[in-house]
Amino acid sequence: MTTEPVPADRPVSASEARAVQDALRGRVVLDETGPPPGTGRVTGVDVAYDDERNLVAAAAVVLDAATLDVVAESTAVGRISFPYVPGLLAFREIPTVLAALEALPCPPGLVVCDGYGLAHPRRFGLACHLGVLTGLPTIGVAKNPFTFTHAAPGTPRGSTAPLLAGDEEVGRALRTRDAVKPVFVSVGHRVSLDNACAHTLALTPAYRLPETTRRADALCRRALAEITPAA
DNA sequence: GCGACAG
DNA sequence: ATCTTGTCGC
Repeated sequence: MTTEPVPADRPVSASEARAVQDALRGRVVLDETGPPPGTGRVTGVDVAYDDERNLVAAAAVVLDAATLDVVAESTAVGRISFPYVPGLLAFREIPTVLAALEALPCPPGLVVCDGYGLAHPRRFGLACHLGVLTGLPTIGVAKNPFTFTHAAPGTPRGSTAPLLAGDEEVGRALRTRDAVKPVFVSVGHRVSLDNACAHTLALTPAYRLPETTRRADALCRRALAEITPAA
Protein backbone atom coordinates (compact mmCIF):
# COMPACT_ATOMS: atom_id res chain seq x y z
CA MET A 1 0.00 0.00 0.00
CA THR A 2 1.32 3.46 -0.89
CA THR A 3 0.74 6.74 0.88
CA GLU A 4 -0.73 9.35 -1.42
CA PRO A 5 0.89 12.77 -1.09
CA VAL A 6 -1.44 15.59 -0.15
CA PRO A 7 -1.82 18.00 -3.07
CA ALA A 8 0.07 21.16 -2.17
CA ASP A 9 -2.27 23.48 -4.03
CA ARG A 10 -3.06 25.56 -0.99
CA PRO A 11 -1.15 26.74 2.07
CA VAL A 12 -1.50 24.48 5.09
CA SER A 13 0.36 26.71 7.50
CA ALA A 14 0.47 30.41 8.29
CA SER A 15 4.11 30.73 7.32
CA GLU A 16 3.41 29.05 4.00
CA ALA A 17 0.52 31.46 3.41
CA ARG A 18 2.74 34.45 4.08
CA ALA A 19 5.25 33.14 1.58
CA VAL A 20 2.45 32.93 -1.01
CA GLN A 21 1.52 36.54 -0.29
CA ASP A 22 5.10 37.63 -0.77
CA ALA A 23 5.29 35.77 -4.05
CA LEU A 24 2.07 37.27 -5.43
CA ARG A 25 2.34 40.81 -4.09
CA GLY A 26 4.50 42.02 -6.95
CA ARG A 27 1.75 41.23 -9.44
CA VAL A 28 -0.65 43.86 -8.07
CA VAL A 29 -1.25 46.59 -10.68
CA LEU A 30 -1.49 50.08 -9.18
CA ASP A 31 -1.07 52.35 -12.18
CA GLU A 32 -4.55 51.98 -13.64
CA THR A 33 -7.49 54.22 -12.80
CA GLY A 34 -10.09 51.53 -13.28
CA PRO A 35 -13.56 51.64 -14.80
CA PRO A 36 -15.56 54.87 -14.37
CA PRO A 37 -18.26 54.68 -11.68
CA GLY A 38 -21.80 54.32 -12.95
CA THR A 39 -20.82 52.43 -16.09
CA GLY A 40 -20.71 48.75 -16.87
CA ARG A 41 -21.05 46.18 -14.12
CA VAL A 42 -20.06 45.97 -10.49
CA THR A 43 -19.97 42.68 -8.60
CA GLY A 44 -20.12 42.08 -4.87
CA VAL A 45 -18.66 38.95 -3.29
CA ASP A 46 -19.10 37.68 0.25
CA VAL A 47 -18.88 34.51 2.31
CA ALA A 48 -20.83 32.97 5.21
CA TYR A 49 -19.71 30.18 7.55
CA ASP A 50 -21.25 27.27 9.39
CA ASP A 51 -18.61 26.09 11.84
CA GLU A 52 -20.82 23.29 13.09
CA ARG A 53 -20.92 21.60 9.73
CA ASN A 54 -17.60 22.97 8.53
CA LEU A 55 -19.32 24.59 5.55
CA VAL A 56 -18.69 27.82 3.72
CA ALA A 57 -20.99 29.47 1.17
CA ALA A 58 -19.90 32.24 -1.20
CA ALA A 59 -22.02 34.53 -3.33
CA ALA A 60 -21.32 36.80 -6.28
CA VAL A 61 -23.94 39.36 -7.26
CA VAL A 62 -23.56 41.39 -10.45
CA LEU A 63 -25.19 44.82 -10.50
CA ASP A 64 -25.76 47.27 -13.31
CA ALA A 65 -23.49 50.08 -12.18
CA ALA A 66 -25.88 52.79 -13.34
CA THR A 67 -29.15 51.49 -11.86
CA LEU A 68 -27.78 49.11 -9.19
CA ASP A 69 -30.26 46.52 -10.46
CA VAL A 70 -29.22 42.88 -10.09
CA VAL A 71 -28.05 41.54 -13.45
CA ALA A 72 -26.85 38.09 -12.39
CA GLU A 73 -25.90 36.09 -9.32
CA SER A 74 -24.27 32.83 -8.34
CA THR A 75 -23.27 30.85 -5.28
CA ALA A 76 -20.80 28.15 -4.39
CA VAL A 77 -20.41 25.91 -1.37
CA GLY A 78 -17.28 24.34 0.06
CA ARG A 79 -15.55 23.04 3.15
CA ILE A 80 -13.77 25.42 5.49
CA SER A 81 -10.16 24.79 4.53
CA PHE A 82 -8.29 27.48 6.43
CA PRO A 83 -8.75 29.07 9.86
CA TYR A 84 -9.38 32.74 10.42
CA VAL A 85 -6.03 34.39 10.99
CA PRO A 86 -5.83 38.20 10.90
CA GLY A 87 -3.81 39.03 7.82
CA LEU A 88 -4.59 35.73 6.11
CA LEU A 89 -8.30 36.15 5.47
CA ALA A 90 -7.88 35.60 1.74
CA PHE A 91 -6.86 31.98 2.21
CA ARG A 92 -10.08 31.30 4.07
CA GLU A 93 -12.41 33.07 1.64
CA ILE A 94 -10.94 33.02 -1.84
CA PRO A 95 -11.36 29.37 -2.90
CA THR A 96 -15.13 29.48 -2.59
CA VAL A 97 -15.35 33.04 -3.91
CA LEU A 98 -13.47 31.97 -7.04
CA ALA A 99 -15.93 29.13 -7.56
CA ALA A 100 -18.84 31.55 -7.29
CA LEU A 101 -17.25 33.99 -9.74
CA GLU A 102 -16.62 31.18 -12.22
CA ALA A 103 -20.28 30.18 -12.00
CA LEU A 104 -21.44 33.60 -13.16
CA PRO A 105 -23.06 33.70 -16.62
CA CYS A 106 -21.44 37.06 -17.45
CA PRO A 107 -18.24 39.03 -16.81
CA PRO A 108 -18.18 40.60 -13.32
CA GLY A 109 -16.63 43.95 -14.19
CA LEU A 110 -15.27 45.64 -11.06
CA VAL A 111 -15.31 43.35 -8.01
CA VAL A 112 -16.04 44.81 -4.57
CA CYS A 113 -14.64 42.74 -1.69
CA ASP A 114 -15.74 42.67 1.93
CA GLY A 115 -12.41 43.50 3.58
CA TYR A 116 -9.12 45.10 2.64
CA GLY A 117 -6.81 45.35 -0.33
CA LEU A 118 -3.58 47.28 0.07
CA ALA A 119 -4.58 48.21 3.61
CA HIS A 120 -3.04 45.07 5.01
CA PRO A 121 -0.07 44.28 7.27
CA ARG A 122 1.79 42.87 4.27
CA ARG A 123 0.06 45.15 1.74
CA PHE A 124 -1.69 42.20 0.17
CA GLY A 125 -5.20 41.83 1.51
CA LEU A 126 -8.17 39.92 0.18
CA ALA A 127 -8.96 42.36 -2.62
CA CYS A 128 -5.39 42.38 -3.95
CA HIS A 129 -5.23 38.61 -3.77
CA LEU A 130 -8.49 38.12 -5.64
CA GLY A 131 -7.46 40.70 -8.23
CA VAL A 132 -4.12 39.06 -8.95
CA LEU A 133 -5.72 35.61 -9.22
CA THR A 134 -8.49 36.72 -11.58
CA GLY A 135 -6.96 39.69 -13.36
CA LEU A 136 -10.13 41.64 -12.58
CA PRO A 137 -10.21 45.18 -11.20
CA THR A 138 -10.94 44.92 -7.47
CA ILE A 139 -11.40 47.14 -4.44
CA GLY A 140 -11.86 46.42 -0.74
CA VAL A 141 -14.50 48.02 1.45
CA ALA A 142 -14.20 47.08 5.13
CA LYS A 143 -16.36 47.85 8.14
CA ASN A 144 -13.50 48.24 10.62
CA PRO A 145 -10.15 50.07 10.63
CA PHE A 146 -8.27 46.85 11.45
CA THR A 147 -4.86 47.87 12.79
CA PHE A 148 -4.80 51.21 11.03
CA THR A 149 -5.38 54.70 12.31
CA HIS A 150 -7.40 57.59 10.95
CA ALA A 151 -8.79 60.96 11.90
CA ALA A 152 -12.56 61.34 11.96
CA PRO A 153 -13.85 62.32 8.51
CA GLY A 154 -16.19 65.33 8.32
CA THR A 155 -19.83 64.73 9.15
CA PRO A 156 -21.31 64.90 5.62
CA ARG A 157 -21.50 61.89 3.34
CA GLY A 158 -18.50 61.89 1.00
CA SER A 159 -16.03 63.16 3.60
CA THR A 160 -12.79 61.24 3.86
CA ALA A 161 -9.72 60.88 6.06
CA PRO A 162 -6.54 59.00 5.21
CA LEU A 163 -6.25 55.49 6.59
CA LEU A 164 -2.73 55.36 7.89
CA ALA A 165 -0.08 52.80 8.61
CA GLY A 166 2.39 55.14 10.23
CA ASP A 167 2.97 57.79 7.55
CA GLU A 168 1.75 55.69 4.66
CA GLU A 169 -1.79 56.18 3.32
CA VAL A 170 -2.97 52.64 2.73
CA GLY A 171 -6.63 53.49 2.21
CA ARG A 172 -9.31 55.95 3.16
CA ALA A 173 -12.00 56.25 5.81
CA LEU A 174 -15.04 57.27 3.76
CA ARG A 175 -18.32 58.55 5.16
CA THR A 176 -21.11 57.04 3.08
CA ARG A 177 -23.95 58.42 5.23
CA ASP A 178 -24.16 61.72 7.10
CA ALA A 179 -22.86 61.34 10.66
CA VAL A 180 -22.64 57.54 10.40
CA LYS A 181 -19.48 55.52 11.05
CA PRO A 182 -17.34 55.53 7.88
CA VAL A 183 -16.33 52.53 5.79
CA PHE A 184 -12.69 51.77 5.03
CA VAL A 185 -11.78 51.72 1.36
CA SER A 186 -8.56 50.42 -0.12
CA VAL A 187 -7.26 49.54 -3.55
CA GLY A 188 -7.22 45.94 -4.67
CA HIS A 189 -5.97 45.63 -8.23
CA ARG A 190 -6.07 47.87 -11.33
CA VAL A 191 -8.05 50.67 -9.60
CA SER A 192 -6.90 53.98 -8.09
CA LEU A 193 -7.84 54.94 -4.54
CA ASP A 194 -9.78 57.98 -5.74
CA ASN A 195 -11.75 55.81 -8.12
CA ALA A 196 -12.32 53.16 -5.48
CA CYS A 197 -13.87 55.81 -3.23
CA ALA A 198 -15.98 57.17 -6.10
CA HIS A 199 -17.29 53.65 -6.77
CA THR A 200 -18.06 53.18 -3.10
CA LEU A 201 -20.08 56.39 -3.02
CA ALA A 202 -21.94 55.37 -6.17
CA LEU A 203 -22.83 52.09 -4.49
CA THR A 204 -24.17 53.66 -1.28
CA PRO A 205 -27.27 55.69 -2.20
CA ALA A 206 -29.18 54.59 0.88
CA TYR A 207 -27.10 52.54 3.30
CA ARG A 208 -23.69 52.66 4.92
CA LEU A 209 -22.46 49.56 3.10
CA PRO A 210 -22.26 49.20 -0.69
CA GLU A 211 -25.25 47.58 -2.38
CA THR A 212 -22.84 45.01 -3.77
CA THR A 213 -21.82 43.77 -0.32
CA ARG A 214 -25.36 43.96 1.01
CA ARG A 215 -26.63 41.86 -1.87
CA ALA A 216 -23.80 39.34 -1.69
CA ASP A 217 -24.08 39.06 2.09
CA ALA A 218 -27.80 38.31 1.92
CA LEU A 219 -27.31 35.77 -0.86
CA CYS A 220 -24.51 33.74 0.72
CA ARG A 221 -26.42 33.57 4.01
CA ARG A 222 -29.47 32.32 2.20
CA ALA A 223 -27.39 29.80 0.26
CA LEU A 224 -25.91 28.49 3.50
CA ALA A 225 -29.31 28.24 5.16
CA GLU A 226 -30.78 26.39 2.20
CA ILE A 227 -28.31 23.53 2.52
CA THR A 228 -30.40 20.73 4.00
CA PRO A 229 -33.05 23.10 5.39
CA ALA A 230 -35.93 20.65 5.71
CA ALA A 231 -34.32 17.45 6.96
C1' DG B 1 6.91 38.17 25.73
C1' DC B 2 1.90 40.21 25.47
C1' DG B 3 -1.87 42.20 23.19
C1' DA B 4 -4.36 43.60 18.85
C1' DC B 5 -6.23 42.06 14.90
C1' DA B 6 -10.39 42.50 7.87
C1' DG B 7 -14.12 38.30 8.18
C1' DA C 1 -17.78 35.61 10.98
C1' DT C 2 -21.43 34.01 14.61
C1' DC C 3 -24.39 33.69 19.01
C1' DT C 4 -29.29 36.82 19.77
C1' DT C 5 -34.88 40.40 21.75
C1' DG C 6 -36.44 44.03 22.16
C1' DT C 7 -36.20 48.65 21.29
C1' DC C 8 -35.37 53.52 19.90
C1' DG C 9 -36.02 56.41 15.95
C1' DC C 10 -36.56 58.20 11.04
